[in-house]
Amino acid sequence: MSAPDLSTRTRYEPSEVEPEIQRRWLESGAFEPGPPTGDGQATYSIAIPPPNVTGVLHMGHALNGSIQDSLIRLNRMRGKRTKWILGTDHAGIATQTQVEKKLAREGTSRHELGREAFTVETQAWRKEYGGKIVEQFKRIGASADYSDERFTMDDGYVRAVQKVFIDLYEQGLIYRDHYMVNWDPGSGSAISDLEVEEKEGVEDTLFSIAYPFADGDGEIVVATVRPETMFGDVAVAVNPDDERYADAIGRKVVLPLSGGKEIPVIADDHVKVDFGSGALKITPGHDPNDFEIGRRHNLPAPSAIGEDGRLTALCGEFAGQTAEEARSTVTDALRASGALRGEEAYVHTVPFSQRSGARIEPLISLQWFMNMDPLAGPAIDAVSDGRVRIHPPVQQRRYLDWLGEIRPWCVSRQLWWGHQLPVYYRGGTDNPQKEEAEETYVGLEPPQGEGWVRDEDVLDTWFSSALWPFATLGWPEQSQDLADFYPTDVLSTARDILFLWVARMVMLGLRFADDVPFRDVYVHSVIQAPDGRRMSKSLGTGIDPLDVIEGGERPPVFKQGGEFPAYGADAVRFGLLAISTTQDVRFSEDKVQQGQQLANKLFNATRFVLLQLEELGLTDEAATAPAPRTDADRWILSRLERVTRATADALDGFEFAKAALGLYDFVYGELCDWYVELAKPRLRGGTDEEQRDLAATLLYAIDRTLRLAHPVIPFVTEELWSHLPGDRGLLVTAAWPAEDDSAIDEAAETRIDQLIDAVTAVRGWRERVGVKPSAILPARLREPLGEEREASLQALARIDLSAGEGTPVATVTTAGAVVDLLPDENIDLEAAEQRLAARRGELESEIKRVEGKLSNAKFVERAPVNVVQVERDKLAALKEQLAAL
RNA sequence: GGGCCUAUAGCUCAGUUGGUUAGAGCGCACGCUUGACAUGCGUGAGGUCACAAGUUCGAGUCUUGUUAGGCCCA
Repeated sequence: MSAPDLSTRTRYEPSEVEPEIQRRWLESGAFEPGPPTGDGQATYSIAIPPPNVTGVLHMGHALNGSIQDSLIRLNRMRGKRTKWILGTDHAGIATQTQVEKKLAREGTSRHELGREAFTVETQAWRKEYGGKIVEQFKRIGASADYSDERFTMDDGYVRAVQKVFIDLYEQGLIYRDHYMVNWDPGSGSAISDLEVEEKEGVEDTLFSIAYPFADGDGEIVVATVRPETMFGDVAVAVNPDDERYADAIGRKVVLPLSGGKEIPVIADDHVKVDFGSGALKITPGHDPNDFEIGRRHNLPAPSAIGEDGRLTALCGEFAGQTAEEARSTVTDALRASGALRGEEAYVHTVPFSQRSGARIEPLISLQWFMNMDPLAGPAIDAVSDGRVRIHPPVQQRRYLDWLGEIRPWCVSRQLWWGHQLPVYYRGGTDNPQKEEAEETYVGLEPPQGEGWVRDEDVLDTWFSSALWPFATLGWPEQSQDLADFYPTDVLSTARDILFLWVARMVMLGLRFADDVPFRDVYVHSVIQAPDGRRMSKSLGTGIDPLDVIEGGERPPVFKQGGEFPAYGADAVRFGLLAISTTQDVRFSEDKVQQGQQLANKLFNATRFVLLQLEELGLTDEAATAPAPRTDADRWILSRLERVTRATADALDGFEFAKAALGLYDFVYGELCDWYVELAKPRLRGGTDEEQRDLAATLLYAIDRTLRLAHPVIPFVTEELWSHLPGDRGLLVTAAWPAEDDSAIDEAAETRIDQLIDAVTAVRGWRERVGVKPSAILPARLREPLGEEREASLQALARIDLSAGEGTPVATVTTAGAVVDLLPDENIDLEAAEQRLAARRGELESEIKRVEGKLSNAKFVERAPVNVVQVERDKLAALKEQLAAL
């Protein structure tokens, strides 16, 4: 066992501890829900957003893993039967692209291998690399159920996907149609609207082309950035209010280079009068807007460019050229014929594929679609009536807005890696993939009879992901897991997949699993690079969480170079949760460092308490029950009770930064700076019994603090827990403290707060007046504070209250105490006098301000009584303090 | 083009329904071999809460406008 010896070590080294702790957790089975206890034990479940099987852990995963794990650990400690469903997504395009790259390096291609061999190759690739991200989740301490890992192409999962497809087809919600799709030439597949990214500021050339009237009288000039699509033109459109073209409407123009093809001039509101010449060529086969206009005017939608990216037979001599080649050959030909009237630089917005990065080619294509309208209503209701709560509220509005204007979803993809459609065709065409067949069969098993051909396409990966919360639990079987863990409690995810994934899970969960897939959706922040840019490998702004945990090289986005210290998983978890507040947050190494320091602080505080126990001979059987004897004891117990509630409330309310920073503030600002310091003098004096009781209370405070901090920083707390006396088992399955109203002691809180104020004020005075820190100053209290607080004040403010007589040289006043400092050689009288004058000034100006407020008749008249009373009390206190000086 | 978000200390950010002298971490300054911890301790400096107008007894907080930055949708 590599556990560090607490008596000699003074620093906490996460790298020495974390792997061993991880091993203990996994061996203990603590992450597994175990069988049902049958006594009505509550359950708690989260389905992880399945990471891409080709992926490696990035900051978003690390943040989301930390968020989910803190919730899972809290609820496990609450005694719930807890399951964090873990697994990966087959990631159709991404995985296929990776494997194709590998094949290309080997000098072959998927087409050379054929579909079957390619699938075998991809499965092998997945086996080799697919487990990586799961191991990385273990490294950050994610307490998921690793014994029951899922994959979106497991046998059972495939059945679930096919059943949903077939049922939706039979219900008429899934259908095949010719429609304009976003063709991604990079992946050779259609993609959905949501996978398209509009890029602003793309530089193109705007060409002006003259289309002569068929009757030979004049011409119309149209502007286009895509002259190569002109063979697919079916009309020229002008705005009906545009007087310049009033005469042209209804006439015909001749399409240049087309051998005299004539097309009509039509009027449509969509055309902008002030864009270009005000006349627009209409190409329904290659532009979404033109497609809509074409539909309105019952125009055909011929394809000038095919799915192979080359010009079709429609284009005469240009047929067979790629779109890019054709752009220059066509413009050359237009120039030669005199039809080209102008070229100008043009900056506009252009769609690109998020998958391959290629420029989208809008094409008319025969694809499978899902009609979302009947599914959207129930999904809107579920959120509107609160069955699903989306946090923060702004994300709820985005969800509702999007569902309110939903469009059909193109679900077929021209890939080989994924869920192949359970669709079969027969008759009527040689190429059922591209043309309607006579017969279509949709079903789990291939149809009987000869001549059936299966559709080659696969489903959009998000189609299978939408079933994640119930397909992972065994659906369509009515499994025990499904009964126990569906609906899941929380879904935590990034906002960019709110539509892509969350909305679709709600729709399909309601339709197929008879309930919402989760009660709460938490949409976490996006982590940006420290300079505010997005984290991206290509920009050099990406930060690998494992580098921060284990001490890798700092990427160039950090001003400071060199390597990260090995901060450890706890520090990274803390740092990520601590910044997880507003919408976009910058990665902060400072906050990670704060987490590291918190771990070290806990290590040393525990070490201190254990060393005290050892000195007192309480190593084997120290009481875990607290034995409060003093206000300080009752104060820390009261504070622990409040912090316990605050931490649980913050985590339950998805306020992770509040939870993390609240723990830090408590451990530093209360437990260590004050309680331990107040305890020290008592450990050196007092009776054996008093010392034992104090040690028990200290131990209790540590015990409880470790429990509270465990969901956020599990490794260091588990490690320290193992050093506490007695047989406590693992902290991961220890109980979260039950609420105890009797621990709240407001009187003790007030008395200790006053003591802290007095100590701080005396220290401040000493520093300002330049008294040596080591000097113990003679002093006197105007009013006694009681034995306990007087002893503490003497020790922590380094004063001696027994010194007796003399005229004070200075007075330190706070709300709860007035301390007269007596003459001493260590006090510089002049400095003391200056400080006194400065303090008088401060009090006087504050009194003036409050008096001004109170002399305002309207304030006294209209403000609530209690607010006025607060001001009056304040004024009285200030006057008292001034008088004491 | 439509919608949303953000602007608070040198930096990164908190600041619940309007009500103490606007906070924290880091950084900075000064000091401390304090019997757990220098990954520590103590003390301090530092803010016209982007700008302008308005509502109110009272505005960082509410309203409107302006400026700057960002995001989403078309």
